[in-house]
Amino acid sequence: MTEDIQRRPPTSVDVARAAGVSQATVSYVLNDNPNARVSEKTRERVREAAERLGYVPHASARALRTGHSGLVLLPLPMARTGRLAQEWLDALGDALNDAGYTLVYYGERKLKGIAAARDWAALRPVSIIVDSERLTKASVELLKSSGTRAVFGIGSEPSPLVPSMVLDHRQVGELAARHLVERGCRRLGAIVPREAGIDVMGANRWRGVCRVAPDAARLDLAFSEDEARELVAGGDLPDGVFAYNDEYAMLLISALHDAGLRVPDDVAVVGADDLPIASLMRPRLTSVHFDPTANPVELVTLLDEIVRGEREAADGTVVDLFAPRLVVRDSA
Amino acid sequence: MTEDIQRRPPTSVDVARAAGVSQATVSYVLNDNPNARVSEKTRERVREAAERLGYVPHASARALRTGHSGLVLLPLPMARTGRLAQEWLDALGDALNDAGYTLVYYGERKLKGIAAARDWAALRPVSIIVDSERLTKASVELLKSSGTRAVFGIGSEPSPLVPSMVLDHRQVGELAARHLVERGCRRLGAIVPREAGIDVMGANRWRGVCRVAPDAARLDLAFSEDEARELVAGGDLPDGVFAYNDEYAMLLISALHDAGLRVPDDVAVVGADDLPIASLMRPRLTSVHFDPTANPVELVTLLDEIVRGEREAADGTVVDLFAPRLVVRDSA
DNA sequence: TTGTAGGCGTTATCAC
DNA sequence: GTGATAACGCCTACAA
Repeated sequence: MTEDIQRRPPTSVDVARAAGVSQATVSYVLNDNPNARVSEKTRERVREAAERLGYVPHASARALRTGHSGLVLLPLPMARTGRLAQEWLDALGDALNDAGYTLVYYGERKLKGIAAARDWAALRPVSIIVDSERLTKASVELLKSSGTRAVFGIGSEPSPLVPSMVLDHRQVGELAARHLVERGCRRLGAIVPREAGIDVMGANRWRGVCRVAPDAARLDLAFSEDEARELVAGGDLPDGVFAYNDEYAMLLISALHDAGLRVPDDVAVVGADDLPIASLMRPRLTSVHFDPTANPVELVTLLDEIVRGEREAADGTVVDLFAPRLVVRDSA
Repeated sequence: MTEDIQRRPPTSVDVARAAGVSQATVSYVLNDNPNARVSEKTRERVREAAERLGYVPHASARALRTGHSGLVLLPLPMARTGRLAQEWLDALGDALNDAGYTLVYYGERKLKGIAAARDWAALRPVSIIVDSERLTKASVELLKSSGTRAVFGIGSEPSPLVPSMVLDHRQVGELAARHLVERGCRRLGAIVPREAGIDVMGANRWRGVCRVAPDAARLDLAFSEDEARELVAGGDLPDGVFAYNDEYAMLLISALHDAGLRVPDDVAVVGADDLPIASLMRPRLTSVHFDPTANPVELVTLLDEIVRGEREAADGTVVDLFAPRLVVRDSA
């Protein structure tokens, strides 16, 4: 009869019963609440019972009661982020962990606009880091009014709505261009990929090149060997090309080789992103590199201060993710 | 005095007050509960009030009340998963969404063993998909007893503890080897990377090669040009090499070129993973390719059945993620 | 057709 | 030192 074993997860009440104490005492002990004085003997009994029953506190119940979940939501599809970005996100997760938060990567892709914001807000995250483009005035308002303390945008442009983490791709182009100029190039060009999704970054990197060489050629290119061949065959190439990233750099170099041109003697090429694979090119590929490990702490501090209300982040606040960590890895 | 505006997120009670109905009615309307007949006029009033107040239901409260969160937890660090795996995970997330679940990528990396399991269990996920190696008997028990209905392992070996999704890397090696044999190679070899983390996969791919060519050479190699050069200089290379993946394939081909050997005439090379970049190699790289888009539905169905209790998944159940979707993309 | 009330698992404020 | 008890926001019989 009473053989009907407990199939539902054990609760703190179960632990209390098993330890012969009240449920409040269980909470005190397990949370090391300093306000309550509990004898060491009782503590031991409670801990033992919890262990034995396999008790795990219910995060939802706790969030409901305390009013905060410690969740930092990151609604990005996984595949869209490159390798360096992922390493950076992992580092961010660790840093947030250390500060008592939990980074949760929420990959939903279907919902748009305000519906997406509702979906995120349902989780009552304490903070959210999201593509600046997915944020509207209405969705930010919804998030804030539903308890999200720190809404961050992330993207290549600062958001007018919220503080944002900016990957200013012009800096990448600028650095590459300066390198090419130092190497003696006279006419610069930059490849701008035609692929949707990265075309904007490409245009920004090109603009960065223009800051150094105002008359730099804009070389629009799809990731195809045919187009690359055409580009090269068209002649009149600059003698220094920033190829957007390492993959396009290899595409271009490959087409240059096929056309009998020499790299870097005829055309110098600089890539970006520093794929491990890039070190295999002959001649070696020069690449703009981003060190992903160092930044998160700074961002976590900012986030933490905003969440605690110690700081009222102005909407225009910008955390530059690139500036401190961009270097050219030379082929030399 | 009453100017003190509501700073806490609006609740369904607030909506009820604003709409002049009871809180139950709000719940009925917003959830389209068919058991309750509510007049269209009331529905409209409720919806309008919810909209106006920016009401968003509280996921934790709902989970607490209903007893399930619909969360499927995926505790993997982002950077460890390759591009194809990510696309697959995104597709999985979409498929789960369609089935009413929510895939949540939970990147914590510090906790080990049972402590990690406690961390996961606190979220009361309905299912969890996790590296088979991170699961112990105790942690599986803890998860199950805390309400996780479907615990899945994922890895290159089936887990004895739980149903698992297996990426049987021997199949990759086997396919590559068969291709090399068909191309006329007589002596086969397989590169096994020395890097921790992928060495196991490498060994499995090599074993797959051995299933086709029992005397296949095992070529241990770190990802460095020096080692690759040594390997080639050592001579006595097989005339068909499965290079583990495309990056190693490029490393090897590069070293072969430097040594004056011809690919594929002297040594045929097959890579794997089909990086977009691999299509740029001269000569083109042959690669074992995995189509990531097709599998999730099947897995979601299985998960759903287990969750609903319609199916009692035996611990040994294995979902082979590779078999149906592995092809050789030829250089021809 | 709508409202009342109880409880999900916690934490925190009180009495004892 | 410890134990009742009242919320937190939501869902859902059941009552009106």
